[in-house]
Amino acid sequence: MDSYDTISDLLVNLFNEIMDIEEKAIITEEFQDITNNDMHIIAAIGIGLPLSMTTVANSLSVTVGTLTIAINNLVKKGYVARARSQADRRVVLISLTEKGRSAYSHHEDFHRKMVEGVLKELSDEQIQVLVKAMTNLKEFFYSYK
Amino acid sequence: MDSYDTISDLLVNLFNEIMDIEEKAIITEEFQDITNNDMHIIAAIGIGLPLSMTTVANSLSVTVGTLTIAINNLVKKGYVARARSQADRRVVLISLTEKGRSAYSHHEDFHRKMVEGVLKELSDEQIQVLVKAMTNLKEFFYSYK
DNA sequence: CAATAATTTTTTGAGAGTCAAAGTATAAGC
DNA sequence: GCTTATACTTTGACTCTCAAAAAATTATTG
Repeated sequence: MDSYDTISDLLVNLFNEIMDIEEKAIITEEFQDITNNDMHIIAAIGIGLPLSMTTVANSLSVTVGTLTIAINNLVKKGYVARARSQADRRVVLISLTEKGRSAYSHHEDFHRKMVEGVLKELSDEQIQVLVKAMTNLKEFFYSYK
Repeated sequence: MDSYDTISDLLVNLFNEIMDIEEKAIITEEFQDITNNDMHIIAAIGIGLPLSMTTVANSLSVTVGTLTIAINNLVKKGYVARARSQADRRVVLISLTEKGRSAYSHHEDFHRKMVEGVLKELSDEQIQVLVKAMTNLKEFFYSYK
């Protein structure tokens, strides 16, 4: 099998399986009541200042109506807090509760370990090659956008 | 921004967007009536001998019931043909129609161009580095499985 | 060889995720 | 103050998914 086929296999299989594997890795005993989708919403809300529904919906590329339904569940489960903006009472500001922040950290840990897993045993020079290849991939995808 | 952050950004953003971008790239004017999911089923059926429902469902890691529903649509839309096996009349053999084969080629083209996009401007030595990094990533994910 | 068990697929019922469009509440502009 | 715009929620419909029940066929076995 030549390099072309190896890369092709790795790309296609990784992409097809990545979501499932990530879900299994992230949705542990401690966070059994949330889905992979919920975790991505938690990651998008983040641990900074509260964000509006529109802001988070845009960053996730879903409609605000879709986000409303997901946030209903996350509020019910105690991961997210809803609050009306004082400055503009049309705006709903969402933020993570303590439980939400804990899930956020769990997700971040996974990402950090993932990057460490990729970079292990690679020299600085080799890492630059990897950045180049991934940038190529990103550009390829964006050229189709 | 150091290499760690660059890799982290590329990995996380690519994974989050890859499915959407692939969908936009593959579901063109010519193949407007199918979803990304449909295309993965078409890829799994392939252009070889007809395959049973169970075989295809296993290769996609979905239940046979789920596949039945998807195949109903693909047959209705003219991409897939259903036929009872002569040898064992319980078995349903599915294969691609001409239209299905055309969609399959379109999908294959995309994958080929994707790999070319990644490998362009990389030397053989650099490609080996990429293989190493992607193998690390694969192993990282599988260690969580 | 007839009754029972196993296999393959389809159907059904339910839940999550999604969008578009309609509805509600508040803010901004004239 | 009316009208228009904005932010969000609700509703209805669709896809994807699974588990479990049902249907058809094949295999086993007593």
